[in-house]
Amino acid sequence: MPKITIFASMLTTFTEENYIKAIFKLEELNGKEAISTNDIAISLAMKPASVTDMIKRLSDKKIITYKKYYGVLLTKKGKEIALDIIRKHRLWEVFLVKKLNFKWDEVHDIAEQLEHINSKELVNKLDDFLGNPKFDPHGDAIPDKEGKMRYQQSFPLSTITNKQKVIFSGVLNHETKFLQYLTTLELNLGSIIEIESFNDYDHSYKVKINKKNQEFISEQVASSILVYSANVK
Amino acid sequence: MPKITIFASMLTTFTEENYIKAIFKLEELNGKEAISTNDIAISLAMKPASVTDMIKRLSDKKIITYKKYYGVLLTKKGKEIALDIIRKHRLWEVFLVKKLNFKWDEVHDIAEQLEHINSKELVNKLDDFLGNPKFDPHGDAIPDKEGKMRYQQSFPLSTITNKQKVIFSGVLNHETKFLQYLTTLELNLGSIIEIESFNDYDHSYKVKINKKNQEFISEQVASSILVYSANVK
DNA sequence: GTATTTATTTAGACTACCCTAAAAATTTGT
DNA sequence: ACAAATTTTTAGGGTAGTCTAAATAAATAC
Repeated sequence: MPKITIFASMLTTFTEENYIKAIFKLEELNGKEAISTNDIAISLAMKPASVTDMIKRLSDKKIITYKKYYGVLLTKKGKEIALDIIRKHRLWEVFLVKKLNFKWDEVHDIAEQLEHINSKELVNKLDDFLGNPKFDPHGDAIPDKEGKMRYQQSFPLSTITNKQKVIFSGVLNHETKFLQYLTTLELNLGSIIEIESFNDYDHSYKVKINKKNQEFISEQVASSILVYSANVK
Repeated sequence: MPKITIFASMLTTFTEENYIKAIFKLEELNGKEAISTNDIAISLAMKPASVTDMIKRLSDKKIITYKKYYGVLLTKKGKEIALDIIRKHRLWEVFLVKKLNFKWDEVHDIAEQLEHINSKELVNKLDDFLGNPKFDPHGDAIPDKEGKMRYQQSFPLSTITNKQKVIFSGVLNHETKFLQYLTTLELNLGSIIEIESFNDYDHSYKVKINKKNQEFISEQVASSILVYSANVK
């Protein structure tokens, strides 16, 4: 009797989902170009040979398009899966911070597990329970049921060099250490950053945060902080 | 360079946890006797040969004691793991029903996934968030951090044959169909069941539920309904 | 108490996922 | 444009977890 593999082939495993997410994030960074085997290997801390293996499986499942020695891109189906995982990840982060009182630097690893829980109703009910939030605790947009995200016209603080007032709206680095450092600066999503001076030599900033404390921000930190102009809204 | 396997051997995989849970539940039913390979195979819908395989791994990890051609029993460590999984399962069920408005017959499969999420912090914060509940939506006791459960002196409705007032406190059958049937009877945890008459021929009951609706309960159903006396408290 | 039936284990094989080493293709340097 | 360096793929192998078929142990029947 032949085994039925139709259903199994439609589901994505834990591991496959991690690949899909990694490819999605690399596509977001790289613009439109195909993603290389090596980049995927680096971002998942895996060997290129293993990546080639998985790439073939994902390609068979029509989740990515794959051209040998060139690279991969997510198909429509692949992007849908990626956005669904990201939606779950970010909703769970909101839950952990808003309802369970986790700090914003503690939630990533737990959300990494929760994002693989499979239940459409669960996600949608969680979304409603949280009041359909549009951004997660790190300022990243949360895709809705249809995978649509509200993009903020944010940019790294490091792209500004003139005196102005901006709002802190997200981070480009999710490492615990970095997030904890921001916490010591009393920098929270929505915090006001007033640029008082820009140092042309080392590209550092002197700023006032929340109209209270004066702080020093290095170029390294400024490049991982997303802001939008306080005037445009 | 030799691989370090100490850490890996201490963690339990998703699959191992399902075996541990199955063995725990069989031990609860069977009293003190060892659990047979076949019973495990049946309860997990797996082949006995596969069970033997896994049994050896769990035995190597000191999670169970295993005697060939005899059977297995959980060690202290194994029981701790089992109670931790059950704690997580039942807490998540409370969350799904109380916070996300799932019905009590919809939560089992989702909790089956959530129970494998690994984070002591998460479970304990969830426990606090829910107000440290002692029973899940099906009336099953929730183990605390130390694995202690508050056992109710409940018994199946089918063990009573005389007129008396009892409180509905749990079920022995978790099938969706069965739970939905109870819902149509307006039977919820804590509901009052007044036994008005017992039919000696087919062992069925005529009862009044919540002082309102008169219903008929078959022996089959009565044997899966747990109650305790309304007088003792 | 031996024969038959049933339960359990062993043996061998398959898939998913990972690895290393070597081969092949592509890109880079001059 | 061609040699060198880099990237990618292929080949072959390992572990976890599953299976079927055959062998062995235990339980049951008579």
